[in-house]
Amino acid sequence: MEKFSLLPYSWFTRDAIKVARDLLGKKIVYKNYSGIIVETEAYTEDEASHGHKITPRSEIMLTTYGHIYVYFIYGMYHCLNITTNKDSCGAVLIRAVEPLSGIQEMKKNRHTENLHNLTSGPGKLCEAFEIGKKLNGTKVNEKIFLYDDRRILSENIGVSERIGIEKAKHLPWRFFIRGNKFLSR
DNA sequence: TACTGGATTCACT
DNA sequence: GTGAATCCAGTAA
Repeated sequence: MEKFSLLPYSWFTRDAIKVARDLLGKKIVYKNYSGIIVETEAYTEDEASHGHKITPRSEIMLTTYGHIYVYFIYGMYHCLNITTNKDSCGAVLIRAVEPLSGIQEMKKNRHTENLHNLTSGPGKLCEAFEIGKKLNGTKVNEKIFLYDDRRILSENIGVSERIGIEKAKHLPWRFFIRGNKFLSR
């Protein structure tokens, strides 16, 4: 029987692009909600990133790694990021997860019964998981937990060869699990 | 203090 | 495919 192990804090010292890719298939837990990460995006200090210009909001990208960075956007949605890069600026946006537990509660939060519409987008998963700005600045595995859960990866998603990589329109790198039904868009 | 636009989602055509 | 919803952070004055 394989054990669940938390991703150590030091796991996030690496570059955002590596962390974003490696986060695919990992398990995210908050309160009674959990899911498998199926889509991420890596931001560093390029033009498309908040890290391009360091401000009080984005400073966390430069000064920390392994911390939760939540910001509010378009007047209605939150986006969940995890800071990376020990000696530079970086963060990974969690864009979509496959729900594992707390699904009934997620349906209430999202006002839908459609399983595929619960967490298939950055704003959606924050609404489903009740993730808001109060989590901003907390450390990984303090309130939001990340597990290297190979058991679930093999049972629910498939082998790592199914991981797809795509260069987005602009600079950030997007990573997703090819063929997964819970991707955004 | 005022203005601008966004790492999105949803409804509608 | 297009546009509305909606508010906060960032910028300029």
